[in-house]
Amino acid sequence: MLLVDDHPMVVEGIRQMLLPETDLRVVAQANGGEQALELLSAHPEVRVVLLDLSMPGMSGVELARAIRAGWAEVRVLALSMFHDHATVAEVLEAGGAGYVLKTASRAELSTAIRQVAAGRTYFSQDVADTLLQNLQITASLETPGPPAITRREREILQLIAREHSNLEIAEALFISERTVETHRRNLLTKTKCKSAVGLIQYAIRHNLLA
Amino acid sequence: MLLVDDHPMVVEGIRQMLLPETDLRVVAQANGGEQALELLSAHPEVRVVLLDLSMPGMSGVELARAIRAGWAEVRVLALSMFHDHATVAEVLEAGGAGYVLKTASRAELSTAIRQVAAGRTYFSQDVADTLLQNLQITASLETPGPPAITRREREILQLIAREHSNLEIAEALFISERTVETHRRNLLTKTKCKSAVGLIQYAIRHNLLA
DNA sequence: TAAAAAATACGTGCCAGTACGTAGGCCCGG
DNA sequence: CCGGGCCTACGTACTGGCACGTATTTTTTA
Repeated sequence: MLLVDDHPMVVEGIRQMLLPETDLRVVAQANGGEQALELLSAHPEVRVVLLDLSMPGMSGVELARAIRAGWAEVRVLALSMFHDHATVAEVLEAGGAGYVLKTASRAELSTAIRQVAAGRTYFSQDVADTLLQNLQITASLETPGPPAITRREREILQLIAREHSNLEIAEALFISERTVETHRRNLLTKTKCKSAVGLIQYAIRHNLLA
Repeated sequence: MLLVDDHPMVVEGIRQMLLPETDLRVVAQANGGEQALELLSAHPEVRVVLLDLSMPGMSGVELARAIRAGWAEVRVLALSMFHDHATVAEVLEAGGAGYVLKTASRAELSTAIRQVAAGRTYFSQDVADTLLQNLQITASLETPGPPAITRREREILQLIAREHSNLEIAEALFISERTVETHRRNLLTKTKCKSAVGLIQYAIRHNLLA
């Protein structure tokens, strides 16, 4: 397997934790996305990539996508400190086969790797809970309708976050101020927020700000 | 020294990285603040505590304060993924003797520990940069005045973030709506924001929301 | 204890944001 | 071809936030 993390301490820790597991061999380790791809080319025998999500430069999710695109048979196991909806969903979309929190013990980590290597999936308990919540949300929304933020709405949201007034936003996007107001109202309705204050937090929680 | 981190992988990694450094002995390791304090009582020979800032339950900063209060001779070396102004400043106020990023190499880590153990301080390059920026800000503000957010202002900010109106905030804090407006105005001035929208982002960037 | 900072409070006035209603043009999929 | 989602757009009305000025009391700090 290939180990990708920009923290030497974590890399060393995982290496050490896996030493007793003689069937799991750490073939190589990388400190960034680009290096990981190079190593993947040089080591065709790699079957599992254990990668940290938060890395400078190419993010873990981007790397996951790149791996999926170029090495379809390689299984990606995500490693992260967080388990928020947006991130977990991104990893799944990127084709991740599993998601382990950094609080995982040696036992959990090795189990996860074996599961993933065997073609199955693995998710830490908290991550699984997040997934279930997502499913419930998705399910409960089958009846009324999924409040998905559209492209245009996201644009407006980003400009709101930069403290622009409706008029400024209108001029920036070459549309009428009335239109901006409408988008704004729709955003408030969809997010169930009372004002722009809540909107900003929604945007941040869902990673909608570039 | 005592090692405090809720991530087994990191603990194991640091242990392993320090093994070759025969003069640095890891006496014990804890997964949370409470456990760390117990271990500190049981191991009076501990001179340095290397602690992660992000832990469930008692935060790293709280633990640092507790250590400073009860074991004045023990030196605290903070370990963190981030180096934002607010966090670094908090650690310093809490009496931290150093601040190392998790991206640190084995060499940097051992240097940091030796420095701190010897009564000196150590800060990773990026952290030092942050500190310098802070100093420059502080220095440049000696003329006009340092815009520090007060306790009361922080309370109001948190309620604003929860989408409460001025009137609601006033009722919640048993003060006049006018007073809330004044605090709000002062916050806008201090943060150089145009509206509550910017305020929220300021609050999030500076970790002012519980 | 005196000076400085923080918290409290009021008034006046403007405008941006919000609520609510309505509607036409566009494009996609059934 | 038509329904539905999206983007576009207008009008009316209300109100909460914000600007600007001023001032007293309490707490902290020097």
